[in-house]
Amino acid sequence: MTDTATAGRALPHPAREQIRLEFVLHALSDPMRLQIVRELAARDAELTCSQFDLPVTKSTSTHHFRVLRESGVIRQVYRGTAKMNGLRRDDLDGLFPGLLDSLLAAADRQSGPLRPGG
Amino acid sequence: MTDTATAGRALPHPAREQIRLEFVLHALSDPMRLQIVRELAARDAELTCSQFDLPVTKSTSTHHFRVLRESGVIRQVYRGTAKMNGLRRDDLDGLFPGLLDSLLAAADRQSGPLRPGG
DNA sequence: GTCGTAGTTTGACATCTGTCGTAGTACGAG
DNA sequence: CTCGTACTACGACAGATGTCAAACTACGAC
Repeated sequence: MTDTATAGRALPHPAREQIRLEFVLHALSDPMRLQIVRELAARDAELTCSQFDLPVTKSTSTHHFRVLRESGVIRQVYRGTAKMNGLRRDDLDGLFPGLLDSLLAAADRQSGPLRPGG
Repeated sequence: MTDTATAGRALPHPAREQIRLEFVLHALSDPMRLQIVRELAARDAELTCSQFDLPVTKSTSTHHFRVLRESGVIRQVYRGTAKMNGLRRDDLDGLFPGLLDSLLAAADRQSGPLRPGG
């Protein structure tokens, strides 16, 4: 019975000014994490962890989502029993204009656009 | 006495089509390597390994230059006793339009532009 | 041939990373 | 309160990574 009524448990995120380019690049250099980010960008919505079907166990997923959050690429918020994941597009675009878009375009060129069906 | 008269020893490079986004991002996610690439881009010229003054030993430098070459970010050619390093700008721009520029701009924002003196 | 300069290779080492399995915590429904 | 769902935490482990030191190779100058 805390006062975290709206947010549930809180998760540590770097502030916009704390986001480091190297960490972002490192986060995005893993195929699993790049795929997560691509889906998030393609759907342009907050998704729960379980809406991604990654070929790894749940604990590994948790690990990857944490790396993305701690590097400042995604924002995670608890909503009930689910955990919503959203791309920090405003922060990334503000810090590194054009970077995210060319990154996503590069990934599309390399691996083909994401299936539209989701 | 080989027929490698013009090139000296040959070094393996990935062809343009073999360059993988993930490897490029991984290569650029190390501060030492990002600095190398930034200098190469700022000078817009081929530089020998020893023209960079990195705070690591020669063997570590060799390692970083190799990672950059094998990921397709730089091209290395022997010239006499020196080894010239050049950014593969054409290949990167062809594969991932805009990516290199936003990456370099992002690095400039984060760490300040490179000293013009070189 | 001898020397010096430039860069490589090898081996070692501590740390980091991606992965798993199992056990655990938090919340909503009943 | 009990149960199921969603995600976390911990411990383990193999493999990658960044670093160094020491010995080595390649080339140009003399």
